[in-house]
Amino acid sequence: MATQTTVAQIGTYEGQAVILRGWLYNKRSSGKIQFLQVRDGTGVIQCVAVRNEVGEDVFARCSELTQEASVIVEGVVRADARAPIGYEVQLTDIQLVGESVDYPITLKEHGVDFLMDHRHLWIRTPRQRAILKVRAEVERAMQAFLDGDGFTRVDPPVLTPSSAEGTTELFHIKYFDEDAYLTQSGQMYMEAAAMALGKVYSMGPTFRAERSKTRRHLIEFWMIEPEMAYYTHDDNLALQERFVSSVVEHVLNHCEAELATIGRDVSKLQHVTAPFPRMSYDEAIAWLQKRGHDIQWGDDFGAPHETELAGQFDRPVFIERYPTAIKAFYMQPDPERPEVVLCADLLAPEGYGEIIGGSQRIHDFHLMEERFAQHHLPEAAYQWYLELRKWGSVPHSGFGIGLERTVAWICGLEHVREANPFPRTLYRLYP
RNA sequence: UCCUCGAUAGCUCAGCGGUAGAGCAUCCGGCUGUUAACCGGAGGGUCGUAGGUUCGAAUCCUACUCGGGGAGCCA
Repeated sequence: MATQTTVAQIGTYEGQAVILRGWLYNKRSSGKIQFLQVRDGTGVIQCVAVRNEVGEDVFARCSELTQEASVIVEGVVRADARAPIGYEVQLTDIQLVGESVDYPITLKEHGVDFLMDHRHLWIRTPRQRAILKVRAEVERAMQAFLDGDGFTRVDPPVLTPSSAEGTTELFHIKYFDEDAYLTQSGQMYMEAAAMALGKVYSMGPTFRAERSKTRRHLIEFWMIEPEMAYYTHDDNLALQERFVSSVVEHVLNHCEAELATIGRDVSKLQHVTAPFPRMSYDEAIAWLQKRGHDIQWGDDFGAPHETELAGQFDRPVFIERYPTAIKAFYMQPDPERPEVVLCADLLAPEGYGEIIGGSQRIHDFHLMEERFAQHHLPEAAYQWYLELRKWGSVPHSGFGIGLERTVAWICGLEHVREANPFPRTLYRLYP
């Protein structure tokens, strides 16, 4: 009796009769033999139907199949050196489950606009499937690292009363008779959670109503935000480099086939081991000036600056201690130099830009109160955040890592939209 | 918001003042080892929308619509 299995497991059934349930990816045929490429979500395998072996009826059913028709295939597993995965199925029977007439996405080239309009079908293609698998492994690796390091996952709210930073544009919605906004960061809630549980992290979607349309921006994207009580700035950076390098190592060890499908040059990832190089903001400015850039101490970096800074190294680089004036209100000033804050951005190599932003947070009540006043923050809405500094406040640090940017970098993607199953970009909410 | 590029067959594109084209997809036929298979044939179009220039506009001009890439901002 034939055993039901998957393409990924096929090697353990050599010589045996199996049943595969999937979809027709492609078909090549001649008068008396047909090659059916069947995918089942775990992989693609070629099923061979020979006319004078399967009989006229089964052969005719194969002939009628079209691209992406769903099928249940029965056949015998054979090792074959010509097959990309080393095995083929000698087809004995096939059933059509659901027909597929005029499937829009062909095996030829398509434009971005067309593919994005058909994202619900585009994700069936091997490359997109591979990217989604890598994304899932990145998420798994992040959770495994943090869970194994004594962190507790805490889920912050998506609906919030106001902005944490005031600068970025928020999605405004009605909350019955009140105004509410979609979260742009769970950080403040994670600071509260860190005082309750020590080391915590969140993993979820975040929203920015910025009219950004570049290969590095999505309107809705996922962030992982760890927050650690009693962690200093240096503790924070040491954690980040262990974290990022363990994620890369996990993907290299578990996604070899997927990275090959995507065409990623994995040698570029093999250097990504701790420690990561560090540059102070001061050094970075001086370095850029020496290279002919018209940039002054106090300016923020633009995308080309970041690319050039990161281009010096074969692994991510920390740029730390930015001017207080250009950074978020909650960042802890350097005690030796209050004009800079204890923060760092982690820039990925190969032009992928900032994947992490993090800092030590202000823990002193009076300093935080001062910052609220300086930044004209709505104290009423964030009374609770201020109160964290009133009862048992401790030095603490945290960071946020962008999931899609991380996946785009690890996979070597042209655009972060491919790293999200149903990306939300400027001017695109469908499908 | 600004800069820049684009819109022609189901898809990817060519045509850039003078009868609307190719490859792929689809349909029909051929082929027992194909790898984005190949070979032969067929069907398939208000050239994004609205104006304008011209004897004549897919082609030149203007506006609009919808997208792509980038800047700023950020992860």
